Amino acid sequence: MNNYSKQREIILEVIKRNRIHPTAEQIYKLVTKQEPKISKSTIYRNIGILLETGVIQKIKIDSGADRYDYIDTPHYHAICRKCGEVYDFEYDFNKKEIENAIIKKSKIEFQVENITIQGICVNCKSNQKKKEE
Amino acid sequence: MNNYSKQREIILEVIKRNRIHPTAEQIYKLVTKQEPKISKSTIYRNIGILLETGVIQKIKIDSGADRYDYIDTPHYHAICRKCGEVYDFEYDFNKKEIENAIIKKSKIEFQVENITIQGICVNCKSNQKKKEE
DNA sequence: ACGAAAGTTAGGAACGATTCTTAATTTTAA
DNA sequence: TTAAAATTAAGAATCGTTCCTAACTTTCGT
Repeated sequence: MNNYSKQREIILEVIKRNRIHPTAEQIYKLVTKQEPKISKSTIYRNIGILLETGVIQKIKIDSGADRYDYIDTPHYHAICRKCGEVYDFEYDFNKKEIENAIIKKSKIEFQVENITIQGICVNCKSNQKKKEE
Repeated sequence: MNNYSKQREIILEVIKRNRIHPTAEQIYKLVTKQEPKISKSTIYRNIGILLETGVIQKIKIDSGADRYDYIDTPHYHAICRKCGEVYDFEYDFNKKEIENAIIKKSKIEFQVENITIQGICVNCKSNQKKKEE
């Protein structure tokens, strides 16, 4: 399993070099510049392999296509529920404490791997206010 | 805008009374028991209105349909990336500190509204180990 | 270096979840 | 009571993603 493939290498390079939390569609368009005949199923299949091997991660947006991000230095994501923009940040969450809180409430042992913030960015918040006026 | 509708009332009641983080499909089936002729588009449209008015919230799962939850006493969700199960928990996150961390890294003012944990529950973790053996 | 086995590809069909369209019905407010 | 606004059921359409297939590549044992 997991033979070498030029396509997978290019896909990973594109994800590494475009830290814009791209969708599969955006990755497809970027990869196409180097590999014009690549098919979308190849994009999706390789994204799947990169996810499984823990090289990249998936980011779920309230509406619209999933985003992907290369996993390098540890960081978290804050996602605007209005515009879907993904903002990086670093923070020292106490995962052990959170795991204990989950046990306490839900009586299940749960291993915290990632934490995502949902909210609204200042751009969308000021637009919202204008609309209400 | 937002006239009274019996259908919307039933949909909200179903979400309030079935705290299983149901999908739209599950809500549809539950509502059907009381209102057999309701259509799926009515489910989706009213879910949208209940989301906009902040009465319920959407929970995004790694794979599979979105889940919904009534917003009552403040709590957070831990989602298993394998089975998609949603576990409730209570914790005192320091939202102000997180907001400052976002400003520091991404130079944008961001209002934290919700926090979601991704990880793996003990059931799926032990299955995973078995598979590797 | 050769051939078989395993893995990967492009292309497009199929799928599941959600949104959109429409004509009829219900609710609201004057 | 009636006109305007909101909502509905039903199903078509769309979007993002997964699946299928036959051809091509890579790997590995010899």
